[in-house]
Amino acid sequence: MSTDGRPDLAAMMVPLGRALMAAERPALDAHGLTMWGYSVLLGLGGGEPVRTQSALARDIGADKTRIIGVLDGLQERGLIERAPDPADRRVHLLSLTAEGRRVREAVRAAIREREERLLARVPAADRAAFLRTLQALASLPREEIAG
Amino acid sequence: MSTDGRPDLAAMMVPLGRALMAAERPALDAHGLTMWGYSVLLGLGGGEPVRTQSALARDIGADKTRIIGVLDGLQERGLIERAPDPADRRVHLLSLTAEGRRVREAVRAAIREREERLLARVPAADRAAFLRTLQALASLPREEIAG
DNA sequence: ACAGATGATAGGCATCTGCTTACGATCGGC
DNA sequence: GCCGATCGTAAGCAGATGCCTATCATCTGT
Repeated sequence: MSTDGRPDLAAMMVPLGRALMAAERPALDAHGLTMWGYSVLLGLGGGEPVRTQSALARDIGADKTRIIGVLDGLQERGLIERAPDPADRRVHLLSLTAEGRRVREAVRAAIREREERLLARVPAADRAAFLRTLQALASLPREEIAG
Repeated sequence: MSTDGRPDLAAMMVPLGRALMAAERPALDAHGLTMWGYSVLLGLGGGEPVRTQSALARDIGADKTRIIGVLDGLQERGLIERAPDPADRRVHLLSLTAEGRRVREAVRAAIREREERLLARVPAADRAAFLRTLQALASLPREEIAG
């Protein structure tokens, strides 16, 4: 009865996302990172040099109380720094160390290379539109997706 | 240093998939279905009228031992049927009942309608390429994604 | 100065998920 | 007719996740 036989978006997106995550794992393992650890490195890599832990957690979609252990691990390994904020002694300002930036870029490059190999299977004509659209949808606030 | 500033595919795909799943929940709840239940109805809706439980589990990416409870629930509600296979008395042949087909289509329509509203935000020029590519990637065997 | 809000942290809980084992019934190849 | 493999089922385990509470330190508005 449907005019259009495609599967539900989520039915395609979720398993594909799982598969992509699984494909990333070797690259993460090679650097001793968990998915959340990598997520934190990505979250700290953006423009602003420092963030508070709550803001970071909100950004990467993690629970405020659950990234603490992740941050502990990353700090122990010297990938991030927790500095006291002179302006507000409650918060810890987070930033990547040079080593953190290095690891982040190494993992990122490995993942990106694998992705490019996958995207090579997609007709060049569709690729840009696909990435553009995916990026647009992914950056929509969730309320707009929930409708 | 990257020539291209887009986020990792998985970093876009996974949260987007989660958001889409969350958006589907009201439609599922309205019919008393879980995600797995709906998954089963979708898996049974395809061309072949009957399937074995293991084959179904494999298809929808579920654990063989974990969909049993789901199937029990769906059967109790009269949405699916488990019929003995005369040719192989070990297996249960699964099929949708008329009611199952009805519920499946109702949920599907609700979900599809929400999705179309979301896709309406995407430039028409990109939409077809996006869906085509997503479908192509989603139907790749996982080994090809793992590389 | 005081009350209420916010940040980091610890701890626990209920749930889900993937995985493994075990068991009885049955099929298939030899 | 026997042995190994397959199917459905039950049960359990380890890990991850979201959520909630409590605590202490600190900030902010009044």
